[in-house]
Amino acid sequence: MSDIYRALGDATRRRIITMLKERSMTQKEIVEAFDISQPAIKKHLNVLLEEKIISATVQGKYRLYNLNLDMLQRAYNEMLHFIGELLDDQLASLKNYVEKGEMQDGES
Amino acid sequence: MSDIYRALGDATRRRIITMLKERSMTQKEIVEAFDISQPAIKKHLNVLLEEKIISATVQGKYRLYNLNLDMLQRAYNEMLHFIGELLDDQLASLKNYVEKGEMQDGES
DNA sequence: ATTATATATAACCAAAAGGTTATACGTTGG
DNA sequence: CCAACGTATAACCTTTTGGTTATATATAAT
Repeated sequence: MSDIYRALGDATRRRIITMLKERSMTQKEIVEAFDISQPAIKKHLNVLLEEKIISATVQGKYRLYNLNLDMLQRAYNEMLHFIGELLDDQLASLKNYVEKGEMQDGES
Repeated sequence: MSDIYRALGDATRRRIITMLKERSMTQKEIVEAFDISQPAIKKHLNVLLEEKIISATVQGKYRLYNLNLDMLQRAYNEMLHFIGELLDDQLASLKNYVEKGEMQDGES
C-alpha cells in the first residue's frame, strides 16, 4: 500500500501541493518559492512522484509539475475514511457535544 | 495548530487509535496488544496526547486512555476543507466521482 | 562549439523517529 | 512496611528524514 501519510506528513510537501493546486509549475519556480535548496525540493518532489500525487511533463530543459488530482483525492479519502470510521461509531453522542462546543472531560 | 498528519503518520499510532475506537483501554492493555516495549508504546501515546487525539484519566495506578472524538472531528473537517478547496479551484467533475465513489478515467 | 540554464545525483551531515534496556516513581494489597 | 504492579523516564542505539554542497547531465541560446 502506498503510504499517503508519509507524503502528506511534511509541511513543505503540503505547501507544494497547495501551490500546484493553483497552477502547474516548473521545478525552478517551485524552488524559488522556498528558502531551501534545489536538491532538497527535488527530494520532496520525488516523494510526491513516488506516491503519484504529482506528475511531471518534460518540456525541453524544464520539468512541469502538476497535481494528480485523483490520487490526491484518494489519499485524502483514505484518511477521511479512517477518521470517519472512528467517528461513525459514536457520532450521535459526539454530534451533541460538538454542536455545543464543549468537552466532556479534562485535558492534560 | 495540531499536526494531525504527524499523529496519523505512524502505523502503530493508527492501530492504537483503531483500538481505542472500540473502547477505552489502560496503557497496560495497549502494551499487551503489541510486540513492542512499554516505553515505546508510551512514546506513541505521548504523541497522541500532544496532538490531543487521545486523553488519559488517572484511575489509581492505571491510566485509562480514550479517543478525543472532537479532535478527530476537527481533523476530518480540516481535511475536507483542504480537498474542497482543491475541487472548487479546478475540477467540478471530480466532485462527482467523489460523491459517487467512482473514478471517471483510468488509473495506473 | 561554448556557455548558460534547468535538472539530476552523489556524498555527506544533523536531527528526529522509533525502538531498546534499565531504573525510578506511585499506588495497592498482603 | 514491603512487595508487586502499572506507569514514567533516562540513556542509549539505529535508521530515516530533511537538509547541505559539489558536481554531472541535458537542453538552449549565442
